[in-house]
Amino acid sequence: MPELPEVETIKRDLEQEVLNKKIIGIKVSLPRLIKIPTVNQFRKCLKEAFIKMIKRKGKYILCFMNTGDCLIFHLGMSGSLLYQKRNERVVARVNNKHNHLLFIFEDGSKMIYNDVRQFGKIWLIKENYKLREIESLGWEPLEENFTLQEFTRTIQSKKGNIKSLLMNQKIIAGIGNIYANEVLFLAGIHPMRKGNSLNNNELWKLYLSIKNVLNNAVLARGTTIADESYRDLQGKPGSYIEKVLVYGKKTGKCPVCGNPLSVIRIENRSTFLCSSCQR
DNA sequence: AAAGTAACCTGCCCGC
DNA sequence: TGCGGGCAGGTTACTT
Repeated sequence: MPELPEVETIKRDLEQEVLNKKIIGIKVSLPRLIKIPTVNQFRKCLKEAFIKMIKRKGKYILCFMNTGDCLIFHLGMSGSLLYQKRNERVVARVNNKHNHLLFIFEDGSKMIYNDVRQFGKIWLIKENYKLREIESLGWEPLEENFTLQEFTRTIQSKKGNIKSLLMNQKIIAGIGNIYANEVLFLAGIHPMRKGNSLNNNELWKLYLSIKNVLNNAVLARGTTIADESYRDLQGKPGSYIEKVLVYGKKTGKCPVCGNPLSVIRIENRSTFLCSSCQR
């Protein structure tokens, strides 16, 4: 799915387009996506409301409404939020058949939730309600309170393999399969290393790699790995794919030493690495 | 208690 | 050309 950089890009774009626009119409065509409350309640509570502030937590987008409610999106594996002005069509290769939720604003513009695989989730809760999925999230890797000291302490106390730890949203929020692969390659660390086996120097390299990869991916507006994958709010692809060093390169060569890359499976996810550079 | 597996979905790609 | 298997950015629930 959209990992942290993709979700952050969508969040920033939304802030430019939908803040303070009154919702005058709501169409729900896949009720199953809405986890809380019922579809009828959802529509009733959002009608005539507007978004006054947007935040991102991990891979979640939180829209704080003027009504005191909070509208939350998780884009799952293939979800997109798309925006179109009145009489404007979403360009891009996005199949309308997977449009599941539509908001129409007062000025005639629209926000569409599109999701091929339907793994996304949407909630509408009171803004002070503690949603378990949000409450259990770990460190925000781009925030200042995520320090090398905290990172070191957290990882050195864990026995699991480092790739699973990086992807565990309860430990660090926002890293998925693409960026976990990239971060570990950049840090020169083998994905199967145990958390508690990493020394201070390795954790320092890993910490810098997390910040580096995520910040650069945000600057590139995310990673689009195929025509039908991630799109921003305007339906455009992200360009970090040009910077990707190992993810998806089944037959590729290591950009550092030139040896063939390996693919292994960790927690049933493809894991790309250079077995001579990553130890 | 940690680690593996199935489940939720649709679509693409590859081999036969 | 068609069919089956495997795989895809994620997360949770249920097994071992």
